[in-house]
Amino acid sequence: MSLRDYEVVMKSVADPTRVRILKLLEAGEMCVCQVVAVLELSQSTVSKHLFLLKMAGLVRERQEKKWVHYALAGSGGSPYARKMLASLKGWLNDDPVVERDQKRGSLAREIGPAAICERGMTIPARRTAAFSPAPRKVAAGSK
Amino acid sequence: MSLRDYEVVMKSVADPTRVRILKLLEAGEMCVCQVVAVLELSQSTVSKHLFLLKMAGLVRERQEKKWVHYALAGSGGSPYARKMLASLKGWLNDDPVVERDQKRGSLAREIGPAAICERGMTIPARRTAAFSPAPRKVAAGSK
DNA sequence: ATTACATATCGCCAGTTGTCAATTTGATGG
DNA sequence: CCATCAAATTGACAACTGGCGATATGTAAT
Repeated sequence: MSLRDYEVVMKSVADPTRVRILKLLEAGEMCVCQVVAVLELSQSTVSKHLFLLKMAGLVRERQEKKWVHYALAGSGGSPYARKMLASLKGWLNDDPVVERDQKRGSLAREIGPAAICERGMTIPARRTAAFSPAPRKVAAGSK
Repeated sequence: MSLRDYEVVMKSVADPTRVRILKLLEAGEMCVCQVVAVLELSQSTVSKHLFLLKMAGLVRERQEKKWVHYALAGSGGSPYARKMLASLKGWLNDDPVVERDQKRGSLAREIGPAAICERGMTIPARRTAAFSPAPRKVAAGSK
């Protein structure tokens, strides 16, 4: 538990984008495409952030079918990671950006990974009757 | 207490040099020249770090005579600052760099600001009989 | 096998950060 | 008022960081 370990964890949680991800994951695990859809950042950017969070011991990954799901690290990681995750749970809950993310996050959970990927990693702007089933690919036929 | 406030505090405590300063100050306040002597970094570098720590609400300053003394912020600052200072007290106490700094720190306290500034913001390498009184400027008279 | 597709990795660019040397600022004491 | 000296500020520069588009990787279904 040297200064170096400490630094890795603290640098990880000091970045706003990564905090947004961690706050998103507080409500439960999420696949990469869902995170991309919620944050509206490029897939490569999100992937890199998730990698750093994993290195810092702040999240763990789990593969299921085509999707990789990320979740907050439980009891495994370093003391620094554990402590920061615990602190974060009580922090930033009234921040506008975090609130928006969390709303979009629960929407993303309802929709599920499959539908989100079909939509090109996006989320419908408004919660529709039963969220439009995607921009569609062959057009349900104006026939 | 937005994401921005959080970021300022966390970025401050994420830098190794600034943590070293905070760990130094755990033993009590210190003047700038003492911190420079202990860390062996340029005066401008230390000054900038102290400025950032002050902005983040992690330290407070106090002027006394020619010297400016810095100390850990008490109950004043943001919740983030308070929490991190508290956490830090229990962290990194067995890190080699931090241990070295703290040893040199207590030596710097014994010597005091005046003597350290006379020595060009340095600390004697070894604890001598009564630490050599500085390279001297006019020699206390060999007369 | 081949294809499709979700995720990871790579290469690049712009913006930020940490460091130092040099200079300015501002308080102390003659 | 002037000289001294601790600390703050400025300017320059290299290193690091976060973002993106393009491409590689690897898994699942055909």
